[in-house]
Amino acid sequence: MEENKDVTIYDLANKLKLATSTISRALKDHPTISTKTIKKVKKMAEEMGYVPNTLAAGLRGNKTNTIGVLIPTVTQPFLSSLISGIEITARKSGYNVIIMQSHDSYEEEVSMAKSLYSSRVSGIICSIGMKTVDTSHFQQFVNNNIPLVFVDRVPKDFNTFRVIIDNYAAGYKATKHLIEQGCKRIAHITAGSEFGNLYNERKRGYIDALIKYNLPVEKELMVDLKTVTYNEALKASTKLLELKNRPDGLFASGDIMAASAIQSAKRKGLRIPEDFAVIGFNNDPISEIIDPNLSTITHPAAKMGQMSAEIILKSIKFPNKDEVKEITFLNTEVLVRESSKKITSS
Amino acid sequence: MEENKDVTIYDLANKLKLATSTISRALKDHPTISTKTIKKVKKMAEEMGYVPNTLAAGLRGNKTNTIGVLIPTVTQPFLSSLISGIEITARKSGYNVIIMQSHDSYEEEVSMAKSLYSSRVSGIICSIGMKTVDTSHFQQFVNNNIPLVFVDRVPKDFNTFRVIIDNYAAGYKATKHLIEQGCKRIAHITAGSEFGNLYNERKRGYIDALIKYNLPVEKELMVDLKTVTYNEALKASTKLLELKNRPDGLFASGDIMAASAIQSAKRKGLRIPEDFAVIGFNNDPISEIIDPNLSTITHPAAKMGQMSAEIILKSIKFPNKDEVKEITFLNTEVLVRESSKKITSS
DNA sequence: CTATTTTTTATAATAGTTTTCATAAGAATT
DNA sequence: AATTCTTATGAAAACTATTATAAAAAATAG
Repeated sequence: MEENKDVTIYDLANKLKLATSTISRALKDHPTISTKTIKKVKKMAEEMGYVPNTLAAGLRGNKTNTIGVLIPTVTQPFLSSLISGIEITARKSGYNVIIMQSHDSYEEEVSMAKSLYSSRVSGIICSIGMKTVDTSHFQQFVNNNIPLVFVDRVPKDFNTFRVIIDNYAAGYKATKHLIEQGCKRIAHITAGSEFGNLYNERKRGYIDALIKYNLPVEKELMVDLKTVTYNEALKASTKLLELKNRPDGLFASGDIMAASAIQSAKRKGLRIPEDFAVIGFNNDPISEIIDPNLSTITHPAAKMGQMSAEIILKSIKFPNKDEVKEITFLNTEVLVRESSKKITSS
Repeated sequence: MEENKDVTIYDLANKLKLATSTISRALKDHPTISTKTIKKVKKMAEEMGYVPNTLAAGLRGNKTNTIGVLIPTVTQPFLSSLISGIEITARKSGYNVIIMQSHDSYEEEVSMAKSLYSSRVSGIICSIGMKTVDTSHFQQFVNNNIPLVFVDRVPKDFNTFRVIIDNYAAGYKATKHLIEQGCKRIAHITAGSEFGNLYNERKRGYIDALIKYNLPVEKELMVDLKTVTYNEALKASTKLLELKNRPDGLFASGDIMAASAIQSAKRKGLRIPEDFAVIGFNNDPISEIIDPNLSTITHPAAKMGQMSAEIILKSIKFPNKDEVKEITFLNTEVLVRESSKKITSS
């Protein structure tokens, strides 16, 4: 039975009667080492079961080849796809990915940012929590030239890379689509708007579209949920459908909320989309599965993860303190499915 | 502008005219350090913006406080919940979580296992890929006493911790439930069964339940998909419903597959559950949202993650080479919803 | 066969923390 | 007053890989 104690380059050096420096260089094909030596060293490494200690290398070189990902949760489809995109991209370049979930708690987020810094991650990708207003806990990364990318949920004023979609435009597009289908009274369900986040942008787009097309902008048509759960959304949408002056369309800021609205409409015997057209947001897996299929706004999660990781990697490769921290806008599209298609375009 | 170069315990030691050892101890409330000194050190650390370098600590102590998680993908609801459970539990004990996705590729899995080992993770939690038969790439962890837990998809014969559900029993329960609802001809949809995985166990349970209750076990009622996608499952279930001798019940080995079956039944104008009762597996989010609600088998993902992490943590704390590597069975339940409830129990 | 250049290897410093062992100062015991 | 026991702190080694610099060996030129 193999016993503890890792094989180190010292062991290799001993065995081969070479210096550790030679071993180290040989293992990474350094040009000043003869091919013969390289071959010899590698063979012995294999034989003795040498495994590089990335900790030691990281300590010495002050780099860990690790990207930290700090997000509210991993269980939302959008976020798990985001992670997937990050992981695939990072992995291709030999980087590891550390995940932390803030669960939208400000305190957790602060503590995790500290923890990631302390782990000396090579870069950090973050989607901030609902309640995060103060972002000074990210300053340490900037001060120490550790690449930082905010993705999707980004702080208002923090000069660093951002990978986002245009939520205002998306909200506008979604609403406009409903209008084009002939909706005259369009409701909106959103969540946590008191925290001034991206949902508010979508709502702005919604309102502006209504104004543009001379449709009523009414308080009673706008619902603001405390949390995005199916049941809460179900109650809210049921209430909307019981208004004296019932809406004939709905733009929901998320697919879960849209799905619940479809459910309550069906229970009330309304036809979708004829009596009540619905469009959601995110293109979550459920949107394809519910009946009728849910129209939605695409939200390129994996792509956003990929882009974020690429920015980190590029930024590590070409460090440049004074570089302009560009904002990357990714495209969203109106994905028309059954739940909103009143008009069959020829 | 703050400039590079981290504050180290040397800097603190210098400033306070103390030894680095004292600093190190003070920072972790070592009992031999006076309260006065501890206070002084902590205050200065705060003041100078000291952040511990976990790399260095890890190198010294030969531990990284990191748990590696190697799974096929993060985007399946079951697996993202699993990760969530792991992350929360690990985090509570100050452990980081590194995620890697094998995408069911054997080569990737091998390479990632190597990479995790090289990162000196303190423990590893793994759900093996579909095609993984040879598991020798995990031997290195065992040989070096690095705690290893297999979860959900586990290898047949590898003596280490396992956190699983009883897939056979679950398959049996699901089928029995349909039988109790009066189904006489029960179909089954599964996937990738040629790889001898947990799906086969469920199928065994299905078959044994049929036999037990003297119902027909027929080839034409069992479908084996290549991949678990909604569309492929839709085609397969449609075909099932077009059989001369149509089934009146279905046990699908996953909720996506069950959802597609519901969809095709609805398209054919069948009543669910009266004409066609359906039960899925996993209790994915969609199961609550589709209409009718999907009966399913609960699969305690977050709990399994938590248990796995706890085993790792315990195993780190009390290392014991010769310990019995127990198998933890978690409970599954038949969650009866609309899609299968033919009989309203009094 | 020197002198010079090129190739290869060795030495030692470095990264930042933890920990073992040692020591000094003061308190308690005889 | 001498000894032992506590308590608090310090010095130095260890963890492993990298790298700058020095040195040695080999190859080439004159």
